[in-house]
Amino acid sequence: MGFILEAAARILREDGRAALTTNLVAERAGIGIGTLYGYFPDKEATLIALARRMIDEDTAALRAALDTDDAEPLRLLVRTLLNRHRDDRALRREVMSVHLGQGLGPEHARPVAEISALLARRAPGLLGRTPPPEQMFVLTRAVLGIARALVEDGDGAEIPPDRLENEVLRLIRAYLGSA
Amino acid sequence: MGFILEAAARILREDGRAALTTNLVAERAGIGIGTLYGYFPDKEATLIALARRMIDEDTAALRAALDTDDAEPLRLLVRTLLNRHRDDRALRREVMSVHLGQGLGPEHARPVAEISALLARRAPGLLGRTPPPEQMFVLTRAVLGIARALVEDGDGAEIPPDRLENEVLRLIRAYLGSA
Amino acid sequence: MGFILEAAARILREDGRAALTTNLVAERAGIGIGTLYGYFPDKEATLIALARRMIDEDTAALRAALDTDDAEPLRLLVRTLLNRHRDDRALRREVMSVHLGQGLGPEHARPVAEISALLARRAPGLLGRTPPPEQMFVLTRAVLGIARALVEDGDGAEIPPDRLENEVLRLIRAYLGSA
Amino acid sequence: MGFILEAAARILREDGRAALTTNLVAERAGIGIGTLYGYFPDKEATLIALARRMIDEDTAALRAALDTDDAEPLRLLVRTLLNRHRDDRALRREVMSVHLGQGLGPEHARPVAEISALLARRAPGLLGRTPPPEQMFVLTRAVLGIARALVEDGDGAEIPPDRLENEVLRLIRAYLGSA
DNA sequence: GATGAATGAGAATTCATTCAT
DNA sequence: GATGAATGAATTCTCATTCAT
Repeated sequence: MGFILEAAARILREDGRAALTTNLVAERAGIGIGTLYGYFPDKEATLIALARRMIDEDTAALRAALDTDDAEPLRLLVRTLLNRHRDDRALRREVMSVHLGQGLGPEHARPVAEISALLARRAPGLLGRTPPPEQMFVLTRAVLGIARALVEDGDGAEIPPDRLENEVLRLIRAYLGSA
Repeated sequence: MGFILEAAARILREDGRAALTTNLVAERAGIGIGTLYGYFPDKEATLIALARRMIDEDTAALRAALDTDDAEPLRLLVRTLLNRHRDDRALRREVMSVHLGQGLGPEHARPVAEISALLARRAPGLLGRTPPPEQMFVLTRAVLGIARALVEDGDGAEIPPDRLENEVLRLIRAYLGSA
Repeated sequence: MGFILEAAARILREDGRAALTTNLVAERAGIGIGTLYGYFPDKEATLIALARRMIDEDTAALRAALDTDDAEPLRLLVRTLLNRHRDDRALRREVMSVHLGQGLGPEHARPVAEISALLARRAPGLLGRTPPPEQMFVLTRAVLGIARALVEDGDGAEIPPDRLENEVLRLIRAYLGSA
Repeated sequence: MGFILEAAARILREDGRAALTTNLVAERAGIGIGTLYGYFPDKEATLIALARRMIDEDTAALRAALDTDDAEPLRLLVRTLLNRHRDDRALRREVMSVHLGQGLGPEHARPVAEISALLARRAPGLLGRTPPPEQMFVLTRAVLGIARALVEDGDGAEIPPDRLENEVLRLIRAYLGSA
């Protein structure tokens, strides 16, 4: 199944959403169109699976960063998140668009929310106790908003990565320290 | 032309993206399909116009808020932004999806960025001098990220509006005060 | 009315049949589309008028050639016919196609048939008495077939004009002399 | 694929060009519209294929005539050509019109040119040596012009077939003998 | 399980024509 | 008489999906 999503991702990346037809996905995946339907019940399911895979990869990357024994785990998380949003932007944009259209937007915040919760539990000192839900919401969505802005090709691309990283960290820390 | 976008918006809102066909837009707008094509060269153009209109309305609403002589202009802006993202979510979601897919994402940050710049100039004390570009970027995208999360139907809906408003304000002030 | 046909001809010549819409004809003719319908009842009528105009011009050109006091009237006629089919080929091709499709093909032979008859009457010696109808038919259509081949972009373009002219004359004379 | 062209031909013949829609072709061919597009990339391609088929049939018929061991091969060729242009005139007219409009006119002369060349090689005595290119051009286009006139519904229909045949033969022989 | 030819509902778009101004 | 915005019937073509092999 992975190779099918790979094929879909490649099409999205290289040819854009309009080119993403089930027939082309099958062809690029090297299987028959009928076979594709053995893996996914319909086109939408394929798209959703693709989006979920990207989200899962985000989660895995963040978790891996968290598991690294870094002196500044929060910084590493932020760096990881920003970097992932700098890579493969065309694909991420399309996937986000599709996902949004499908009403699955909330899932997109999952990796960040999940990892934040994990971080809060694992290193309570870092975030200063476990912040209440509304603070977690504000924090995760704020950071995610910044990461997304990198995807959407805005002015963010001009800001040097480490500078942006520093600012994001400052944002997080200032907010947490302002209780 | 406005009535055409109105019709398109209504369809998006009530019937979803799949129902948005040029024929239905024309019908709901009370005009012939040929007439529709007299106003917009193709379907995509209609969608883009719709998205731009929403952005323009955001800008106008924020500007109006800014022009109100409020004791706490920043708070009013935040409230306005959050409220707009709580209203008409289905439509906003579709429009955002379309816009993203069309690669016009950056435009979405425009209202907030523009108004922030305006605010910085008009009430320098509020933001503490005019923050440098990367701080403006971080701030606007962070706030926008929070607002968008409300659209995407997340957990944010459960947070009482004024509570969220307070948190967002705290985020902004903490960040600006942490230089 | 002439300026309308002029506009239609220009479109056919420069942009091809697919571009020939009534709206474009009106625009290029510098009149409103409604006005166009004051001159011609429908598109077909415009096309037919255009074809007839070309045929009439052919007739006029041939008649003018016949009226010239040339030592070899037959040669002059042939030359005129061939030359006209070498000019403005794109337009002539489209007009012939349209005309054929409209079932008005026979009209195309009119100029040649008419002038041939005229020639037979005016200079009986040249054609050797007035040939019977079937010979007139064979002769006119044969010559017309050669002229048309020049329009259709065939190998005929490579044959030097005066050489072709000589051959056509030889064809006519040989046929007429072989009774 | 043949059955699709058959269907298209039938429509052209019976209902005229205006009725030739892709949907009707599919329906008359007894296949789905999608299937039609599996055979031909678009409508134009179908039309071109149809025209080519008619030309190929002409070629085959002429070749068959040439292969018959007739005492007068030239006469048989002429007769075959003329007869083919007397049959199925409505269809031939439409096909010629389409073909002309598509700029593929030259192909129409192919059967006659090809067979003439063959004849010249096979029976040199008949045409008196192989005539030079410009004579071949004149001869083939002249004969073709006469044949086409039969399609275009002219006065030619009134001439008794064998009489016309004789005249055409006389034209050919006179021309070839006049060197 | 894999295949891919066949399907056809449905979508976007065009353009000849009308008619109120 | 001129105009051109409005019309909508009609057409081409796409593509997700099926199912017989």
